[in-house]
Amino acid sequence: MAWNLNSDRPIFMQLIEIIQISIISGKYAPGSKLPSVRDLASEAAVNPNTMQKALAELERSGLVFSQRTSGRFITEDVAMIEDLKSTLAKEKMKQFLESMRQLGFQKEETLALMSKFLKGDHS
Amino acid sequence: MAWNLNSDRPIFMQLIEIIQISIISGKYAPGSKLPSVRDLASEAAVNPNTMQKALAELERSGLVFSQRTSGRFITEDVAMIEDLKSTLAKEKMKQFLESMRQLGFQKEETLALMSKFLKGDHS
DNA sequence: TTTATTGTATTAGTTACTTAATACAATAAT
DNA sequence: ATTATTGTATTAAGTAACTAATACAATAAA
Repeated sequence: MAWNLNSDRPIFMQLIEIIQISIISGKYAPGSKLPSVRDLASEAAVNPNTMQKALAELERSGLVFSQRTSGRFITEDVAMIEDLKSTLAKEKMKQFLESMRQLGFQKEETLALMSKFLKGDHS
Repeated sequence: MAWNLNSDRPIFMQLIEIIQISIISGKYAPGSKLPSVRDLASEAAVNPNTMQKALAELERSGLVFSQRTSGRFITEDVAMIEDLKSTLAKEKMKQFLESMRQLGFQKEETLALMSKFLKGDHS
């Protein structure tokens, strides 16, 4: 896992997103056990309280659940995970298009620019 | 101006971006005078110190400059403004593609998804 | 010349985030 | 039965961002 944290946004929010990505990508499979709060905190080089805060939010959203002493597990609801992937993708696209619009690029213009960019135009 | 501020990121950073956008979009023309720190702060409903902090950073980057008592002005260097537009656009594209890659979408897949999304697929 | 406006600086207080240290109850592992 | 590990909670301290209030020098405007 790449725990690339920066100080631009609250760490716990960044942790939430990184773990979500890890679940979506399958690094953490549905139904599998997560490392303990302490281990995850150690991995990410953050305080256990901060990691706990992130996990609590993931739990609130239903993506993970905890069992008192055996540990914390990823949901087995693969549809929920697929939904999350789809939702996040749409959010990203919407935000991106809005950003580009603010910069003065219409939708089709943005699409063309993207296509050009992908063809290796990093001028 | 839409001073839509949230608590996800430091306010002064959001102010910087909003003002950059306003310059790029032409709302603040090259060479023109900005409202005073106090007026801008009032508009945005933030503390003058916070607005000052944002403006100081814009000044450091050369996008605006201040004249002791007559006020603060947008650079007349239109090339710098165009460069900023181009730079920001590329940054946005890069970040967006990276986000989509993390979600599991390859570049071409993302492009196709975007195209579909633009055609009105908000399912 | 006087006044008002400008950018700028300073000091203090509040809040949210983070870290640190510690503790406890539940239970899996031994 | 004992021990270790789990999630969880609490208290305290430090830091950065933000607000608030105020002040000052420079100068445009009157």
